Amino acid sequence: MTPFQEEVYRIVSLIPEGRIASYGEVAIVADRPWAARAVGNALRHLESDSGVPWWRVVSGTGAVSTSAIDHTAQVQRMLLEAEGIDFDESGRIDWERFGWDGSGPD
DNA sequence: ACAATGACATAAG
DNA sequence: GCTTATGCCATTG
Repeated sequence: MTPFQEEVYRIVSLIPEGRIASYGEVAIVADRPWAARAVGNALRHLESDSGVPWWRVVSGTGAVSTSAIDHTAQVQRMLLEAEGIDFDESGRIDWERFGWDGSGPD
């Protein structure tokens, strides 16, 4: 397990329910403003039972990209809808409504 | 250490 | 608004 993964897991784990954060946001909080790809790479190693709400992490456009093996974008969308996230006709999320402030769960 | 890859982001057409 | 091209970071061979 790499330190960066632990960092990403920690940040993603503190995303409140019913909210979403972009890879860029997570990267910024991880002290790597332009490491969005690295963030996704870290999450790529994640598993379904990793205890990390990876599904609350989406692209900057609000569209999911998940290409993992154990789960797909379809599953992620289902999970987000279960959290209360609403998708538009374009299959994207209202960043202004569900966008994570970067603050804690509370 | 170098080259290639990957759940991205931003700029240009 | 969508597609193509370039840049960035971390991990792996």
